[in-house]
Amino acid sequence: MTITPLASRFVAHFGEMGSRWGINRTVGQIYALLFVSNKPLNAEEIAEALSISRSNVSMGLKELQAWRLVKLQHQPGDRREYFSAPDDVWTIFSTLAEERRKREVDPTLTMLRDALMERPSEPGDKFAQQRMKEMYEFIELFTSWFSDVQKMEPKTLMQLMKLGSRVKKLLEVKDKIAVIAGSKSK
Amino acid sequence: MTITPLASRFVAHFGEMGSRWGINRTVGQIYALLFVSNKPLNAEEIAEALSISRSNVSMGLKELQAWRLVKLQHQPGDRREYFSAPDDVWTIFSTLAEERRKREVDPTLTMLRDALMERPSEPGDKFAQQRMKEMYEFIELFTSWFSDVQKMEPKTLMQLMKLGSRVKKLLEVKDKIAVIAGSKSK
DNA sequence: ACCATATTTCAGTAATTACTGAAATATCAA
DNA sequence: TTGATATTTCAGTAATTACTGAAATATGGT
Repeated sequence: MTITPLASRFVAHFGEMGSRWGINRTVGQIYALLFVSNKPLNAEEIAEALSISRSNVSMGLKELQAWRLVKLQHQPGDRREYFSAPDDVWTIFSTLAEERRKREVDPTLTMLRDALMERPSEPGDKFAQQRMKEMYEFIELFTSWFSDVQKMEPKTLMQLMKLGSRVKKLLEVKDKIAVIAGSKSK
Repeated sequence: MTITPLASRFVAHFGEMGSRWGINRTVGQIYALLFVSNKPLNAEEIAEALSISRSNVSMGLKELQAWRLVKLQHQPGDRREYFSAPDDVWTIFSTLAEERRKREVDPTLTMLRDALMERPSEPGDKFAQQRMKEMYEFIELFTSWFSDVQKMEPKTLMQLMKLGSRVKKLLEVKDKIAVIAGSKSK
């Protein structure tokens, strides 16, 4: 298994980027390789393409599986495991976001909730709790919005993203309609 | 400068989180400390509160300044530099996103653009380029949407986030109006 | 059950990143 | 300009994280 210069640049770039995001370099490289590969690859092929040890690939793939970022499949008459990245970029992004939420955002919310439950005994704590509350509410709003977005069909989502800040107009129209209809919505 | 048990837990948590995001632990801690502090702090106070060396604080603050995440100010009659975190959580998030875009997303887009310009010489390259194109378009759409969102007033933004996936209804209404008005918008 | 081969684990080592203390530099006030 | 104090730099070291090769384990076909 060899790698073209074009793919090589892509792979190297994502190796670098990975390390900036707390993902180890080889994991980033493995994923990038799978992403641009036109067919599923087995561990041996990955190791050769990236010039890393077989065991390193094993660990990297384990990590990617834990993140639900790779699909594992089998080829008929071959007992080796073949891996590929999902076809859809939005799926990839969405999975990544969901996993990070589980691993980082949820524990943060728990920590904040616990901290907010406590009676502010020492002087500065009242202020600190106020700040934590702001952060808590922001994260809450943001994550529940994102989970809503995740449920939307990609088509609706595209529409919304393309609308960009012109969505403001639409919200104004909505409010007018609400007023006319005598709705309590504000 | 001492730190209450409540603040201490918050600080420790963001130290941990930082390292998962490619931000070094002490930088995360410094920022967390400034975030919950009711007054600006100088480097010495930070070093004492976190039990780290003065030079480490200096490097951490430099890093945070490079990210535009801290405000530097002076107290009358005191030549030491005092630091604080912005008041508004949305501002913090927004700044962080913007910096990451500059440092990571923009270089990625450049790399992808360059790769897409090249003639696919080797076999797999055509497929690889197709994949890179998908990624390019996704990132483009997403970042330009985000920069639109950044321009919106927080109030409009809140409204939109609270609307969540019910925005779909609104988009449908919009399309109907467009049809009635004979607009070419789709 | 056995063998061939695929995969994982893990202890040791390599590489990277973080941190410190000391020295150098900068800054402000007298 | 000098001195007191604040800040930065940086070489050396500590701590952490990544990687390898060898051994252990798992798997599927005969």
